[in-house]
Amino acid sequence: MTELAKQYQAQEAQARWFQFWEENGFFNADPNPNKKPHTIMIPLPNVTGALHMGHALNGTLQDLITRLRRMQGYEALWMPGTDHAGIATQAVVERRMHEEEGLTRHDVGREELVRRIWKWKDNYEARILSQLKSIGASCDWRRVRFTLDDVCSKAVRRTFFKFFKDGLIFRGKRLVNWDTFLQTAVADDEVYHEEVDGHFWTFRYPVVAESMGQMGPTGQVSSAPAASMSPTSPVSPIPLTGEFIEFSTTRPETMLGDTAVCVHPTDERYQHLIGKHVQIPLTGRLIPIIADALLAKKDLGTGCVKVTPAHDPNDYQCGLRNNLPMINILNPDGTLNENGDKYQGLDRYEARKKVVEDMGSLGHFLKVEDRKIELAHSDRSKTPVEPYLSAQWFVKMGDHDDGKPGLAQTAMNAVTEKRVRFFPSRYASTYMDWLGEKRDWCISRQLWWGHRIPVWSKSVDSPQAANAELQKISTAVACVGGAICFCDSDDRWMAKLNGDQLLVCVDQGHPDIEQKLHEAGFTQDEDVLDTWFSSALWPHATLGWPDLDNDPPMAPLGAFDIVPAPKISLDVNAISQSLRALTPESVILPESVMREKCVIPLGLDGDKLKVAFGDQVSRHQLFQISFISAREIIPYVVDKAVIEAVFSSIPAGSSGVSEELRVPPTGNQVLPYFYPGNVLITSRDIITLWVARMVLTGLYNMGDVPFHHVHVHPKILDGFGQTMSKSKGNGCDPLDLIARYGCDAVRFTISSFAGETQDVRLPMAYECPHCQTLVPQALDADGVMVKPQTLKTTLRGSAGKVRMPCPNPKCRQESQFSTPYYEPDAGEPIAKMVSERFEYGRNFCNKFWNAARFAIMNLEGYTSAPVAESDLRLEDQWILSRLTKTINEVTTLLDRYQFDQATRALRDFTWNEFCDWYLEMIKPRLRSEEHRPVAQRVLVGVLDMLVRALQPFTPFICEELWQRLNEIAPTRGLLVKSETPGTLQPEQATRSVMIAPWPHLPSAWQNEQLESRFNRLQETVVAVRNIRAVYNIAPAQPIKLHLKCADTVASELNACADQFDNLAKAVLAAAGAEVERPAASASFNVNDADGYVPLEGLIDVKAELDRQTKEAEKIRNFIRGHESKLSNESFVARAPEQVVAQARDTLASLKKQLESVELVIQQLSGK
RNA sequence: GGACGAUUAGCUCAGUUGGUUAGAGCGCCACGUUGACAUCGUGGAGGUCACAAGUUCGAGUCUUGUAUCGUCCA
Repeated sequence: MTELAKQYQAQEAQARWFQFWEENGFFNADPNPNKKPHTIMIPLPNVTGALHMGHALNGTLQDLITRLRRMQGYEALWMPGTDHAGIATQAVVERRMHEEEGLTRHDVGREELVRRIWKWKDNYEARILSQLKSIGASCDWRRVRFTLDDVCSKAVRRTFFKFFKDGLIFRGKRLVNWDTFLQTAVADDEVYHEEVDGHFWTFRYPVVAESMGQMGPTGQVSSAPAASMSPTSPVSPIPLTGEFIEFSTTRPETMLGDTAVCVHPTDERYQHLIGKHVQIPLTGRLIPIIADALLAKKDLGTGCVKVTPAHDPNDYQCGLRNNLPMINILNPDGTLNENGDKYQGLDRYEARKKVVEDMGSLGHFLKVEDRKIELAHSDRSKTPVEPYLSAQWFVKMGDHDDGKPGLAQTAMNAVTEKRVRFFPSRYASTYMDWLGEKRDWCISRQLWWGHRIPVWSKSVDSPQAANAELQKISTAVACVGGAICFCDSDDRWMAKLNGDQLLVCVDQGHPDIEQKLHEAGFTQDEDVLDTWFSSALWPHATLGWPDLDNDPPMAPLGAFDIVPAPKISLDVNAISQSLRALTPESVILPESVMREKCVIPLGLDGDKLKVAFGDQVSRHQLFQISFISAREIIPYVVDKAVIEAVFSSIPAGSSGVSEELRVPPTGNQVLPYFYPGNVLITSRDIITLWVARMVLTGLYNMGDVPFHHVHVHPKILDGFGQTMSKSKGNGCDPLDLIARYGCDAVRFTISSFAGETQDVRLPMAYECPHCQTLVPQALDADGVMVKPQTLKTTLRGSAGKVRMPCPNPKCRQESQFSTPYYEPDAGEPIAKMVSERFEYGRNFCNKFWNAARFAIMNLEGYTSAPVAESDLRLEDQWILSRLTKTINEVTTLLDRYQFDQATRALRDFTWNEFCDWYLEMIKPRLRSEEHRPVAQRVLVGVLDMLVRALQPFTPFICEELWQRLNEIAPTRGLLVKSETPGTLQPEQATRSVMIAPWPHLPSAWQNEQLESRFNRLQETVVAVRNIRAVYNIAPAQPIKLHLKCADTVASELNACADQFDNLAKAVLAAAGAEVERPAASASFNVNDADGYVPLEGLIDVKAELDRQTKEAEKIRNFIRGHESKLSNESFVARAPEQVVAQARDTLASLKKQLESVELVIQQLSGK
């Protein structure tokens, strides 16, 4: 056995053990009737870019819970995968294509663009998955899914089809954020607001005479003949009253789309005008004057506003409320369309200039002022977005007409009925508030990357014509209902007549129908579905829904390219028989293995049965060979060629291999076993977008919630409290941190952040690549960007690749640093971002490593044997008591997702109790021939449980230590068995800590009384050390200790007298009630004892007197506090008895302490 | 504008149902390389719990208000 290094070598352990776990299938989860399932679905990272700190936190917590549950005996599945993130990914690829080749998506076409995005996806998916693996993620990597893969696509198609059939899908108009550059709608969260210099114009519209105002607010829009239009000859003749309505706007061109002007209903200035009309001078169009309290504000400007429902969100709402027409004046590229009248074809900004000019020449321009305007910009193109009315697909969220709960309500009920619980609970209100609005879900996106909307349409002029069209596809049945609709006799498609449009929605799996539609002249909708539509289905789609006949396919290890399966079929029953015939003892093969795997016995290998088994369902190149003993299965992954060689070596028939027999399909076992999941662990910003929608679709498709708990963890901010993002330059690649501090250190630190109160600040620094000096981050002049503190110039607008100067006087070199502004030059040393806070975890790992190193070094000659409880010494009982308490606490805390507290409990135990006290206390026993065996057994037993308890937090170091322990002490532990009470039994350790049982310790080990006795010992030792420090007594110089205390206390202290020597180099010279303070001694007081340390020649009487006087004053202060409290009649009368009694006790003990100190002072002054 | 959260030591954070003298890590000061660990040990200093009012025998903790910051939704 090699000796352990003095420091924990994280990188070595990471390289060794992840592969070991994966190859042994410890990450895999399969339906197992003998175990309870535990399912966590990853909040799928999107393939736009690499993972950041937030993902590292999120992943660590999921892995922690998964590893815990696995040890607790659950069949624990952590499902990995990625999200296609429609707009974000398409935008990144488009931007890059434009930058590098000057091409737009219209240049290359839909097919080519999508091909390029897939390439990008493959790249980043691989990167993301490898990042996840680097943090030690124990996902079932065979089950990796992607929202656009075949399995997820089927779920999307089926869900859309179901929605469509149930009348939950409709088409409607909606105001979207339109990116005129990319020519697509962008989501609200893809829009940022920036202040720009703009203008605020004031115009007026003339009020037309009463006789012209016959149209109500809903009246049709009259439009003047365009030919008669000219700025100098206003549209006439319309009788005007001579009155005007004045209003201001920042976007004058939108007046071309105005459909009303609006005043406040109580505004006296305009009362008489409400219901009348004004004329838009540029077009001659008449629009009503309406009253709307929500839009118009009396005290703002003129109190009157123009209403352009198709181009402003507030106006849009007003338009809906007042049933106003909506006029779209823009083309997708931002130029004006035919509704723009003579301005048609102009860009909106040019049109704005012309409109202002023309209004001026008509005499309706009043004034203009400069103004800063908050303008929405597309995050994708960095250009201003236009509110734009467009046709979109929606899912209906509201309740049904018959009053039955709709999609939103069912998801709300799941929370009110506690079928889904939030941790911390306050986040339930975010969810409830948002769902409570029951706003319809806009699911279409004008993109090319995503699930294309499965609706084909064709114009028809009658229901009869529609029916005729549909008969070409298959036998159509007209159905009765509110809308005219038709369905397929085989339920493969559904059609609805929407005006003159015949819309046909096709279920998944019918390309033939799609082909027929195509041939019949139907066209498929161009748009794709919102990414959240597919991610909403994640919890059941990944488990294979809607395919209830087959388990979802799995990918082979380390590869995602699926290739056709080798044609090998086996007769399971025959194999089962041959197995029984071959094995000398009863082989226990899990049912699931027999059912799902093809098992081929290969013969006996020593006492082990050698078999091969391969996966029949999935299409693998890889097979597994396993060695099966009576108790466990040890699988090894082998190549296809090997397995084929094995097959060919087996005589046909003799081992149950037959060429053409098939394993009959057994149905999808995975879905019912792992659904619903247990907990979703995520960040709060997607509670609405994602969590709510998963619940909603889970209930709709599966009839059950997708998970029972939702844990919302904090966000990681930079040192200035800002969200980390690439554009601010404050983000950090977790891999850099892992490379520097080690994976376990990062995980441990990150877990210690994850509390439930607030977000976490992570101050970052740049590390000089030449001398490793850390340069803290500072905010740049704009207060948003971050940069190295030593960099004096501003980042924004700086030319070239700015360099960070190193402040170290011995270095003074400059280096490029991590910044969003440039890609570093090849071969250039880069100042990477680091955070010293991760030293917390690194130091812990090192401490733990060294504690184990000490233990292992002292295990020489270890033999396993039961330990009698009567052989346990004080420190043994104490450490077992503390261990029991700690592990129980950690278990409870993790059940509540209080990761920070759990981490702290384990750290405190390991460092402050196991290392600082227990290891120190057993050192003498380990040096003694007589006492060593028991000390070793207890030590290794405690360490064994500690390694297990830490495994979910720091898996690599734990596996490394577990393996070392397995070499030197494969049989170990302190198991209490009912048949042998009073002894602690060792047992054979598992071959990986990952699959070791989570420690469960007898509550009888917890001993409060013993702990408080131990506590007195600790306090005494600390007090003696204190005296040593105060008097600067060399550690090697022995001192004497006299303790004045009750005789019972004295006998307890005498029993562990050797520990005073061991821990404080103090000889317990006397202990008891009769002990007097020796002359020239320093003194101290612990709860029920006074201690004296004789210091002939060493004591400085004045210093000691000062010290004691100070101590006395401190005690007097406390006494005063308690006395005043107790003399308060109210307190005595009203406070609970217990509290009063406690105060009295404390006071009494304080008085006793003071007495002792005063005596010492008296003696010191008397000398 | 609405909702939620935060403000505790120089920094980053804990602090259960109100109840002894408010804690931890890092940093700081002093001492120390003793056969697990200097990524360490021993000891120490450091806080008017953002501010104001209230409830209470008693408030870091509960209520209200103010200030500042953050996030989400409009």
